[in-house]
Amino acid sequence: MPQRQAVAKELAEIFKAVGHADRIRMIEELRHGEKDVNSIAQTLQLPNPRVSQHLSLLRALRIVEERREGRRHIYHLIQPEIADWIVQGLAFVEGRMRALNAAAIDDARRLWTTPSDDTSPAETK
Amino acid sequence: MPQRQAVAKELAEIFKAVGHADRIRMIEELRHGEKDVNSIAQTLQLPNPRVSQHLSLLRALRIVEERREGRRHIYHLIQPEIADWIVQGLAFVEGRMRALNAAAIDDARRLWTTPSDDTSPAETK
DNA sequence: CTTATATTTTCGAACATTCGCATATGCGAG
DNA sequence: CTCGCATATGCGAATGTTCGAAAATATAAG
Repeated sequence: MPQRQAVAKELAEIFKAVGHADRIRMIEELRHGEKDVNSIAQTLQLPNPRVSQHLSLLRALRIVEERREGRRHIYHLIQPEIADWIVQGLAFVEGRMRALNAAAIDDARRLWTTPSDDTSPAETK
Repeated sequence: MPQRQAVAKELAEIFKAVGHADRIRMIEELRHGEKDVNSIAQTLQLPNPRVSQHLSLLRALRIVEERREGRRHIYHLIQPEIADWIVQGLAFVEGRMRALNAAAIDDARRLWTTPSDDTSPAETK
């Protein structure tokens, strides 16, 4: 029954998609609502085209969706639970990071799990 | 506060580690208990050295641990919950696969979540 | 010591991803 | 139509990953 293998392959695609620090941060950014490309690029301090490229990957994998409003392309998570799922992954990071910097994890967990945190007052226009 | 970025990077490492179909299948194999390299290689139909290589990656990331018994290297998941976590990832695969083969997912979920399923009566003792 | 078995390590080639930069597209304003 | 802004796309270079085959290590047995 090689179907399991097919599922494992698809699943691996998802994991790979989330296997990039910037993409994780982008998902984290979108956790509290939709944002346009420029806003994400600015908050994350990344060149604009790269953000766009990452987003198109996430879009291809049906992790985010695009909505256009004028000339802005506004993205949002299709399934916000994916962010919760990522937070759960923190459990496995814990052990490794503890050696280096224990507080970082707790900070991250707090930032990612509290509902009313907002790092984006950066409405650029 | 670049700590979040550091955590995202570590987290990405974990995701990348699990972002490979064979490694997912290996974790799945180890879900029901420890196994030696040869047994995994046989069940998964993979060349022996590759299994070893994947295992060393997973070991480096503290996902599996090794125990030696005679000439066998027996591996087991350090945190079995990681397997549960992977199963949760299936939720995000669902939509994509549905088009191709809906049953595959259900099968996979069943195989991965039932506690006493065993697809490998081929105990190579 | 020699042989057989189990696993790991090494190495180069094939392949995939990420990056930065330049250019293209889409859209609204004038 | 032309300009300027927001985003996307294309492309080559740098970098990272996976692969198969060969060689190295370790352990047990004779």
